[in-house]
Amino acid sequence: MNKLTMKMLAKELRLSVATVSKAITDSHEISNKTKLRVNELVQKLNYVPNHYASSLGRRNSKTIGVIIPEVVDSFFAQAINGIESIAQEKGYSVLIYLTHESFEKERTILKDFESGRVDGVLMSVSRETTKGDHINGLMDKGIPLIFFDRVFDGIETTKIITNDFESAYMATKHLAKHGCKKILFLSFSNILSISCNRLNGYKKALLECNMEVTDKNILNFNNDPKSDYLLLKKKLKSAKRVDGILASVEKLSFPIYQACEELKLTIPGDVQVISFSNLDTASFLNPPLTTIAQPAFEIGRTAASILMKALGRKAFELQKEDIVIPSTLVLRRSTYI
Amino acid sequence: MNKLTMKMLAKELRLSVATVSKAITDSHEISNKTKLRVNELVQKLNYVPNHYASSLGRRNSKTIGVIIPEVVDSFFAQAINGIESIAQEKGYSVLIYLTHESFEKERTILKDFESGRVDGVLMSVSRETTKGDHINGLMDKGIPLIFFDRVFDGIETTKIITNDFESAYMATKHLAKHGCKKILFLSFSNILSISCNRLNGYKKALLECNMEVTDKNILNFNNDPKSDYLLLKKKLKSAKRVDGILASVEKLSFPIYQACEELKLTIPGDVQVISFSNLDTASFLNPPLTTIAQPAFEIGRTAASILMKALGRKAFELQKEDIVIPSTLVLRRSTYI
DNA sequence: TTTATTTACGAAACCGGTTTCGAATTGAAG
DNA sequence: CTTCAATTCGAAACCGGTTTCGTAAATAAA
Repeated sequence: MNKLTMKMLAKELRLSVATVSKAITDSHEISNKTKLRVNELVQKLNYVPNHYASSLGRRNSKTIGVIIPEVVDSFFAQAINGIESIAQEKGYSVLIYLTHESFEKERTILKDFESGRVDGVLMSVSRETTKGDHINGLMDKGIPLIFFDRVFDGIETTKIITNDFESAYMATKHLAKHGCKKILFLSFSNILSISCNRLNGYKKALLECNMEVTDKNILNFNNDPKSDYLLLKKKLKSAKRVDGILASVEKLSFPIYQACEELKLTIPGDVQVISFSNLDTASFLNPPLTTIAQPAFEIGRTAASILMKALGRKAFELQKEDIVIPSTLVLRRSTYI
Repeated sequence: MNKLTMKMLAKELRLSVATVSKAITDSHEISNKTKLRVNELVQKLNYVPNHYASSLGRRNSKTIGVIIPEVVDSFFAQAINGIESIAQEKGYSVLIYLTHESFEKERTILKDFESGRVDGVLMSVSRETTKGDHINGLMDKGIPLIFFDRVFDGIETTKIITNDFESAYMATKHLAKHGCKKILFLSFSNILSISCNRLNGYKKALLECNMEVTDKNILNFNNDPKSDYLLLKKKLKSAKRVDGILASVEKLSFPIYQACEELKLTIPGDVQVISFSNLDTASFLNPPLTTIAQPAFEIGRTAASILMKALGRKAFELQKEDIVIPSTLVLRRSTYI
């Protein structure tokens, strides 16, 4: 219980601490014979070098930080898996932080990262983030940061994204082609670039189909969930109600189903629905939900891979580069086919 | 970009490093005047002390480790939120590791924690874990560890669990009461204590209802998903097919819905279904799924709270104590009411 | 005014490793 | 048998803070 240190090992082995350290890290300076001796004792005594001392000495920690808004969300949960799969492969640990969509928390976290506790950062910004000072602050300290999915436009670095614009465009087109005359766009932020892109894809499709683009058909779910829900219900109750909905975020699909049930509206009969979503249960919903499925796992993997690559080099230089991994429109029975 | 150290601050301020350190940590030994001077420069230069140096010096890291099998699972995702909420409140960081149900990974992770990089650990064991040496190894080094949900029986420490036995018992009783004559229990491990408890609850209910307890009605999903699925389908196709299913884990409900759809079996007409599950979408499934909802968030919070409390004391001593937070049976239309 | 406490700060040891660099030993080349 | 290079190891500085302890100055008590 009284900690075992390298010094104690050294004494026991009649070696210097330096030699033990090098033996453990498998340095070429040490003979196989001594490496064997050292490792034997390490095994026997179950010695594990102090992580903080190592990190301090090496000036890196083999740890990356991941900042996401939520974890109860299929996209982020799957992305974490992707990130983890690469990190584990490369011997990195993953420090996960949740902002819960709060800019303040986001800033606090980034600040904490300035302490050098992570070698690099993967980040999806909160929906409140309009300024990038905190991000620049971190990058100025030489810590590489890569955005995935929710990027912040003002900052030049690698960004792993999906084709939000095209996806929303395709989805909207699909709705229009199958009879929708009045399509509602459900958003949860008018700040986030992904939201804007999705919105613009939606708008472009409407224009091409000669449908009216109006703010009345764009609902922003970023207030109180209850009042947001009532707003949606109102929209669905009105005489000139919408007959199609595109939800720009997974969790927005729940209130839609809820409201339709309460109002006895049938999907897709009365309203056709498409949602950006990675829900495993999409095909078992009533009715099965047509989704735009994002390559979450792949996005995570890619982001992590590129970060690892950067960390591997002495002088990393993250390209200002957008890597786009396309999403897939999965047709199910919440829309006509 | 060339790092700012406390030494540089000290020189600039014509103070010693010791004084600066104490000023920053708001020690009583330092006058307000100098604290002000120091903090002013800290702000101006945007100085953040090196995390590893601090942790090394203080011999603690204000970080806790969380080990879970998966993150793409509503229970664990929600539990993380619970843990995070407490950790953030107490100024702790959360290091999350996934075992993907692999015992080897679990051991590797625990080993890593022996490096002292976390002050304490919250853990849900993998479904392969039958030995506790790795856990004892960690605890022997004086690092407190608390189990939540999936506990390992052989180890004496605090365990935050839910009433698995009673929940399964109630659920099975409910099925029996509403006409089920032959109830299938879907498991994913015969090792995990939670699985055993749930199974035993199921068995007790059967006995009380004078129904046969037979291995033929207990399906263990821990091989290849495809073959498992085929097994389930066979069970549902046979002449004397089951008319009720209790799934002991959230993700096991997917293949049930899938199989019933393929076999044109109606739920609950042909088969009634209950699943342990925290799915947000449970009520929108076709049909809405009757679930045993676990207090995931609360379990996470409680586990984290107790750990924090232990860490706060100089000589923590985790009671061998089981804290039980009950689950709720939420009746929906996958069963008769 | 003298003595006893506080208060405020710095020197130096320390946390537990890593890394640099020099020296001793060994092996190869001439 | 030298000479030179490669191998192997240790002393000591270092990573960047924290903490102990001693001391000088300031304040309070006697």
